[in-house]
Amino acid sequence: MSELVAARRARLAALRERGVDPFTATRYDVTAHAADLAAKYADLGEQGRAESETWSLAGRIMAVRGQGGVIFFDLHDRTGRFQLFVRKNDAGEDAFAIAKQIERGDIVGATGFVFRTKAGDLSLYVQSFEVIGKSLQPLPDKWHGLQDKEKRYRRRYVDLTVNPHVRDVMILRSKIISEMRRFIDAQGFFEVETPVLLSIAGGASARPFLTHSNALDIPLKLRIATELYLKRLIVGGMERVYEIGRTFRNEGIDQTHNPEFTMLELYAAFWDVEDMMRFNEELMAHLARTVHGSETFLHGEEVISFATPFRRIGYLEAFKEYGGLEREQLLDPDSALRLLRDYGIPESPTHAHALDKLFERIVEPHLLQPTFVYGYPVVLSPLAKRMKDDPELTQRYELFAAHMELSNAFTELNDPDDQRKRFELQIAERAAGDDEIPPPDWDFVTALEYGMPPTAGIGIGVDRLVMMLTNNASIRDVLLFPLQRPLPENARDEDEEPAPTA
RNA sequence: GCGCCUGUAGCUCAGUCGGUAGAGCAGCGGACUUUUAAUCCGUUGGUCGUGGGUUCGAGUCCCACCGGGCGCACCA
Repeated sequence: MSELVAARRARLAALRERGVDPFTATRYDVTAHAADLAAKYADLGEQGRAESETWSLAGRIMAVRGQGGVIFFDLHDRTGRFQLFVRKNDAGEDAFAIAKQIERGDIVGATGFVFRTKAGDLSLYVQSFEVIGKSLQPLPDKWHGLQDKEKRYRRRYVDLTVNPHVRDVMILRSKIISEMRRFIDAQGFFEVETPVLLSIAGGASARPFLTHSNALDIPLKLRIATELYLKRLIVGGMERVYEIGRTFRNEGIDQTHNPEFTMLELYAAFWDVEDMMRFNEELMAHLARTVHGSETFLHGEEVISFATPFRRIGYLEAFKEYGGLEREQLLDPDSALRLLRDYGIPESPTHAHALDKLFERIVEPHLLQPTFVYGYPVVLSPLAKRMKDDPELTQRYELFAAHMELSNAFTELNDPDDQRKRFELQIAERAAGDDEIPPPDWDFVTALEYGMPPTAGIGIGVDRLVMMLTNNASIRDVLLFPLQRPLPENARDEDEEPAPTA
């Protein structure tokens, strides 16, 4: 045990000797928070004392400044910081001796009245206090906080304690998601939950995580999208459904990818992709206003404007504008594969893959302000309805901003025969080496055979949207617990080595 | 998976040419009855990520491995 932990345990023992056990405390009757008191007494005059009203605060002690017969504490609660003032002459010998044992990190509840100190700081003149939790681990530096990224992610509880900015981002995330729900619910959507454990993980192209059911003795996969199940609900007549849920893709980890991430998928019967565009831009503008009070905000060095309407550009038109490429060069598979060589991009196993790579290289760098790119080729869009006047393209768009894909939406394919054909085409692509393409979900085709109304659907990467709105460059900084490789002492699989029981 | 960077006290960081490990904060002891990065005096604390190698001698040089970050590849 480290010396610092030993010192803290000694303080715990000292408290217990004085009849105070921080770990037996259960509840504390909190009547005020730091920010509330700061606002309420903002006008309190120089050295003023509001003795007629008493308040109870609780939180973690983040700084201790002892000065002989008085002690100042910085108490942090979820709203911010408030200073506590304890004076020996008022508290009495016994209570003051207990107060002297309180150290940085301890959890304290305090009751008293608000006054302004000589230095002008609002403080709580403590009339009584309780030590209701004890920190046995030393906290990081009070000035520099915790900088080490690895420790910040592995011990997020410490990061949250000492780096207030992290908590602010996570609170904003929470706010963004609840606003999202409010906005959607107001339009009559039902929030639903579809399975995470599946035999066929479809609805997107990605390698799934594999697991196993003991009860059924079958292999299972974690979902890579919620799409096919939400559309089954549209078939079932629910008309407007959405799910905000965790999705799992067994692929690379980098600044915009975590193996588990949160996606909003939403489906509306009787809408088409145009309706969805309007819904999408209104939602984005609403969230920007909620977070920033404005539709314009800073992302990195760039000013982004979520003011509606967003720019719209055709998929083929974008290639023409930014790369001078013609329709035939892209839609002909052999020609698209040749283009890869022209741009020095590694070979692709499929036409679809090649188009994605080309788009990423030629068009994406130009998409700073929010832009709907619509009319994706059907080879890229196995679940989208074709355009009426141009069956090689689909009624599908993706929304980009700050060079990131923020959403993907289309008028849903509801022709079961066409869907079957596209699945069959995917079988061929899978065989050709694109192992991210899932095997077909034939029951989904059966569902379409029962009849699905014309429907539009959308998927929004919630983490990326939060990154955008909170000006974070890394997905890890908007996730509370981003995936980290376990440390060696935790890496052992419990199933392999059952711990001996006493 | 590949490349670059990185790992030194609880935290934030120094550590020169290879010569036997340092600061600030935290901690500990003391002073101080309005401080707020409190101050002042004194002081403890280190398998230098792990394992090898080179060397009279390695935090420092070399190799391998383990974390982490960034870039590339893959993907949303």
